[in-house]
Amino acid sequence: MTSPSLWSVYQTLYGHYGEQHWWPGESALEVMVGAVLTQNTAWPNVEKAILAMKQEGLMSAEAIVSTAPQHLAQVIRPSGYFNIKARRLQSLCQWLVYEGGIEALAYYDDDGLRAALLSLHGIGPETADDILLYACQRPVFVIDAYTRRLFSRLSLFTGDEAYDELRLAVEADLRVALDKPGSIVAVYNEYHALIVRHAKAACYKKFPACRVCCLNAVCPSASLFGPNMV
DNA sequence: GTCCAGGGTTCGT
DNA sequence: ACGAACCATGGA
Repeated sequence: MTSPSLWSVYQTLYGHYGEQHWWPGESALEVMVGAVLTQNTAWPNVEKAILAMKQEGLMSAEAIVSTAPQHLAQVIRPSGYFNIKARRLQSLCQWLVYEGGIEALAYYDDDGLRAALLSLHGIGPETADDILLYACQRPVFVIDAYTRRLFSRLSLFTGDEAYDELRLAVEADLRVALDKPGSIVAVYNEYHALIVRHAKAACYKKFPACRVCCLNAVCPSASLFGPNMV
């Protein structure tokens, strides 16, 4: 069985699901806040917390830093893990204020900004890359459990590569397929969103053996990646 | 009632 | 370097 290319997988997903319009949010700060709040949390719960923050006047770095941790924790309660996430939000916002606001992040190059984000409390690789790609429009491919599962099922990777090893390999592969530099961020944006979208559509809950790419013939998206995948 | 979601940190081995 | 416990809500 031959594996599809990363680019053809993207085209298949895009053709099937269309534009995903990620990341929902009215501002770069809201995207960053959402990236922290969505850690191991269903998105609808995050939306409730974000709405509550707006209603409490807490959707600015200065306000988030200034408010009492206990208050912030109560406001973001629906997103779960509210105590640790309150601390993570304040850590992130304290850094943003120190840097001189989100606009000042433009002075970092991609690797420098990534390193800075990773040094913050509660910002790991996935959260950092969500912020880099969706809040800062940096060309970084987001790797998550769905991505590993899908690429592993398609025999593109083993799935147990180290985070950066997999990310850099994916980026290098797509760089060849994408001749127009300006489209890289747009494709990375759409690709990750499509993988999450596909994971929701997949029947892996109903059929445990069928995780993301649906090898089970009963799965509605069984033939999405061609007859060889059924 | 059980499972898990758009993870990360810390503390064991 | 890798695994497990921990954090905690809401929807299926």
